[in-house]
Amino acid sequence: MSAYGQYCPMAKALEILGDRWTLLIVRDMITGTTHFNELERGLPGISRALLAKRLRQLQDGGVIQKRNHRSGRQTTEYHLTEAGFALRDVVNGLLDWGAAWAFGDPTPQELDPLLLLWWMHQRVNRDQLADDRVVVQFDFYGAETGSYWLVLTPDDVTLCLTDPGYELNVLVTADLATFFKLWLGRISYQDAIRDSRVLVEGIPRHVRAFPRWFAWSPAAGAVRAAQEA
Amino acid sequence: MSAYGQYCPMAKALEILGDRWTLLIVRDMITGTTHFNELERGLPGISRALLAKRLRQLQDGGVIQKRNHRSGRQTTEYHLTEAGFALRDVVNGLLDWGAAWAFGDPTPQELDPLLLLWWMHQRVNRDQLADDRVVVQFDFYGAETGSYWLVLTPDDVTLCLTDPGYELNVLVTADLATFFKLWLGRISYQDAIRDSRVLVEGIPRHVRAFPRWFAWSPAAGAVRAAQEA
DNA sequence: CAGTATCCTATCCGATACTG
DNA sequence: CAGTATCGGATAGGATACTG
Repeated sequence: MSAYGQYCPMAKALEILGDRWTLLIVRDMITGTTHFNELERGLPGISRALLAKRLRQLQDGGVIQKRNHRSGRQTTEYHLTEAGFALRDVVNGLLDWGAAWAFGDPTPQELDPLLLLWWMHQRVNRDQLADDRVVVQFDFYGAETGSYWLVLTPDDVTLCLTDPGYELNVLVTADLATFFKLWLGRISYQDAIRDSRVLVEGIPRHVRAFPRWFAWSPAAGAVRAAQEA
Repeated sequence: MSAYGQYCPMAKALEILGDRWTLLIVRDMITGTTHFNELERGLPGISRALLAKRLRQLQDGGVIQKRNHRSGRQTTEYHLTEAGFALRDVVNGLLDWGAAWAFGDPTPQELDPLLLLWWMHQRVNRDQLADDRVVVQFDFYGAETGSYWLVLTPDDVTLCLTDPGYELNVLVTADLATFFKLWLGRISYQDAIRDSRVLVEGIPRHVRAFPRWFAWSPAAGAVRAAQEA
């Protein structure tokens, strides 16, 4: 019984969208995610069973469509319908409100480096990559400590939890909370570098190009706008 | 554990707003509801315990404020904060999306005449009431059958489940589903009257004035806009 | 009017394993 | 890759009754 029993457009909308995780799934799909395992990676804490259930509910609600390719090895893609794309306003509304009224510095529980790197690897400006291949190592410290690697080529971006072995081009050393705030637009790249809270090392050409390799968080604009107001 | 653990403005917004009933409470407060029992009446199916909990969560989230008047007999009012008023965009976004993509004819479960009358009594244009007192009787038929009364004065609107005894001024006879659709803007008053699906009787002056006594549903505009598109 | 208190059930989550 | 199956523990939610 997830229905409200009210003949009201908002109640009907919430019957489709109001369950836990559902609007975060839509958020990820609006930014281009199409695969089950990608969605799962972007939603740490959701169980695979529950994600499958939510995707079924979104299909039933007419928000997404399931498409199967190749009948042999399963390859399923989920795509937004026209109704799903129309949720952009709702998603942006929540993003803007959250940025203005519910967003502070990250809590320790929110400092998940793997989620941050997962987001980053999805937001690489491939057209900004001049070289054949760039290897970036991230050394985080603070509450969580660890090293992660991104291997960037114009065709492909790979996230590694162990040293991929290639020659390193850029080394980023940063407090994890600070880098999260940078990613979300709460502090500027210039400030982070100037205060030495984020250190980017490598040959000057790569160091200069580094900030342009990423599109940064889709929410960064809303966060900056909220801070200026 | 209602947190998502994501450092993202939308996830943070949904940690405050994403629970069942919460955004419907905000919807009702945006349209002017301030009292606990009024909220409960507008949300059939919610338990008093859960409503109290949600109101506490909305306070903790900075969306509403609780104000106590008179220490003797308890009189509490809930008011939106600035952050709460800022949710108007989110609420309207969901309303518009619901009207466009999730709103059809009412299901039998949604035909609650008491909720309809509760909504109507909240949306009376008191400045349109010329007389001292107008008594309107609603006779519904269809899935649910029953009679209800509204007693309208410029100072006060009362909803009665039994004949209030005063002289009747207007008698409305209608199929409940049809009157719901009229209330929500899915059909026009002219069409409903012309097709005799809604019958309004009384002295001509009252009958002519009747449709102006109500502001109709706050969602009617969105529903009409969605139907034209 | 404005809530608590209590009990019970449905759902969710986390882990683990398995399938085509 | 894309799920389903199962199981146990933890909450969330609903029904009902009671209070200052």
